Amino acid sequence: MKGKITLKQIAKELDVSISTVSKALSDSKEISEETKQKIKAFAELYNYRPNNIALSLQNRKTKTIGILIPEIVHHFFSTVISGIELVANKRGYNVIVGLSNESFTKEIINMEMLANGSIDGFILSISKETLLKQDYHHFTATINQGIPIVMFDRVVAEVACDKVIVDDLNGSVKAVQKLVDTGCRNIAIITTMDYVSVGRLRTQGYIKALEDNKITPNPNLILKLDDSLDLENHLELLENEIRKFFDLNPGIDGVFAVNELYAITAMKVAQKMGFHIPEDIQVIGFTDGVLSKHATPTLTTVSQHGKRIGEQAANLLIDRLQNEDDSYEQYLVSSKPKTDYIKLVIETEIIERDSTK
Amino acid sequence: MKGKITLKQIAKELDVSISTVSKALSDSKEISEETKQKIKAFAELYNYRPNNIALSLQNRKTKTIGILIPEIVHHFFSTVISGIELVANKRGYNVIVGLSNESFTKEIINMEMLANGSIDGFILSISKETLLKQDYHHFTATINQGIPIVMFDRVVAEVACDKVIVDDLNGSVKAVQKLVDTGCRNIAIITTMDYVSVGRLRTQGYIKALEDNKITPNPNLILKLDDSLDLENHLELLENEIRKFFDLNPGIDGVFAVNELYAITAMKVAQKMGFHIPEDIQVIGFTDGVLSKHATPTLTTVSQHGKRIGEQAANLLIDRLQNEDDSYEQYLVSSKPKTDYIKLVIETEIIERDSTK
DNA sequence: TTGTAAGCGTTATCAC
DNA sequence: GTGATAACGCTTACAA
Repeated sequence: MKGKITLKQIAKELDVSISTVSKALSDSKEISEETKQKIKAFAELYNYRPNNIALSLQNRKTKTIGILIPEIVHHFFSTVISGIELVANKRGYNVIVGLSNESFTKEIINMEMLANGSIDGFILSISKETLLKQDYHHFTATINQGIPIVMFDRVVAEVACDKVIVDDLNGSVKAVQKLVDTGCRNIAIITTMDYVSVGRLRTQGYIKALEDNKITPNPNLILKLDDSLDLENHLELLENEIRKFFDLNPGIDGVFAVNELYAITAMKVAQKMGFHIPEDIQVIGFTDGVLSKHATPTLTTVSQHGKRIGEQAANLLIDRLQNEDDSYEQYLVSSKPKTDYIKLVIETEIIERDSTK
Repeated sequence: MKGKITLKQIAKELDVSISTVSKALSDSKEISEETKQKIKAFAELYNYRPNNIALSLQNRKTKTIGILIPEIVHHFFSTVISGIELVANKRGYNVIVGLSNESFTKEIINMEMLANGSIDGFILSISKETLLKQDYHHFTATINQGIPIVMFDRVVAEVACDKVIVDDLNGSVKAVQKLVDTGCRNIAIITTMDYVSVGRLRTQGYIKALEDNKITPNPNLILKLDDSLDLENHLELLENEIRKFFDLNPGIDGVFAVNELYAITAMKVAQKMGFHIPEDIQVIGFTDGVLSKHATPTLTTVSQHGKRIGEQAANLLIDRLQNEDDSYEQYLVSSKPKTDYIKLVIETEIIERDSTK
């Protein structure tokens, strides 16, 4: 019982033609009940399963989705994958995962590797290096090749494709508004450099919320941190930066951090400095991950609903993939440009915990 | 510029045969320099890339590895994936990910879905439900089908395949020994039910370490927790269980927890009860994830080196896959059984932080 | 030096 | 009701 059995072998064993076997197994009414029974029984016995690769070649579709993300050891991204996998599986697709490690080159290599027939479409989030270089030719190239892309979270206007994004701006507004509502007047933001679009948007949301409340944004209260500080071995550097920031701005009574790490580090630093949370300083983070739930005090956050993002992205992609199928007929009739790309905005939600009043 | 160009199209455009094109592109010396130049230039221009699916069908190998894990939103598993991806990519393989969600049925479905030609081999960690049922026929079936499997972490003796495991027993011994060395005499363990092999092994390690030190294990100090408590919405239940445990055993001066969650929850509960860590109670966890690094105090843990596990598993699998290749020749000569399976034990390492003295 | 043909495992079309 | 045949895109003997 070694190796999978093929139609050919069944045909030979049963002394019928390959096409008879194929038809019998797909329960075609062309075949007599008798032979169908015989063939099915035999196939069952030998546990016949059609070879996916042969089917893919035949149909010129693989029923698999390529996921391309910056990293996988990351709560948000793995959550998105779980969402993608969920609907992909439900709709008969597999997922193949590539990691860019935030590298432009690795992103391209992975993309090309998968674009050569291995997958029907991509769901991806752009690497930081690519964002920095602003070179998106590989995306447009694969789209032009006829492979649809759905981008999520880290997206870019320059590429025409479906997108699923977090409502970063509004989420930030809500977060800062909550701080204002609970009495904060000197609200600081701890954010990233502007080239990461989510960092930029969250900063904008922060400013907007302040202005909505007639509070003049104070540039001193905006701390833009370099990415390199995110690395786990640079935890102390990060703490130092934040401590300096607090020292320079003694009046801070609320902190909005654009990610979990910044938020819990801010809490930790504040606590070490003798502040009580949320009595003296309230803290809200963006991104709801494990750290938030287990921090002391537990951290109020803006949840991005990563799983939902993944689900929506997968649905968007598969919808488009399946539209392509029947579009061939339409194509003969009306070859409309069909460049109506969808941009889904997933609403954020504030998860209230103990770091705010 | 829509759709990928094929050998056939190039052949037609250049008015040569398909095989000439194929040979030219693989730089065969059968073809004249002149035609090679022409064909290569044309292929370059149209960015020709061979179709992976066609190659897979031809070679009867896909150059992709199927990863099958219980969940992906999990630090350990995603770390392992990153390790697998790293060496897989380096060695020319892609990875396709399936999630069992700890379900026996989903594990089987995923397995069968991928086993029909989509992948060359599996790297997997067994779902809890499968472990509970002790039904491993799907594993042996795929192995008999000629698809090699490498199991990691949650492995089982009943299946004959390569395995990569954490040295759970020794890791636990080391952890408990450290507690003993730093003065603990009433060391408790917070563990899982025995059917999860890693839980069982870690408990054994705990007992062994105590006995090595002539300390009689006290059954009261062993807290076996049900899995359902791991769920995030049951955090309070978990805290309550642990609090009851502490209340019942006031003398505890050291805690060894078989995972991060149990460890930090134990710390939290102890702190709420007024204990100081590590002065009054020392805590060590198994599994080095994000929570440990950011807990207060930071948690001393037994690191499992997930990435290394992934790397080793991938190397093991790819080695076997590539041995199969040339084994056909050997097969004609000596058809030796070749049932020498490798079991790699990855040593753990204690990461000392502030929850121990 | 180039081309033909078979084959990888399927399905679909068309004969018989 | 059953079977040849072509096709999916490619490689590789084997012919020419």
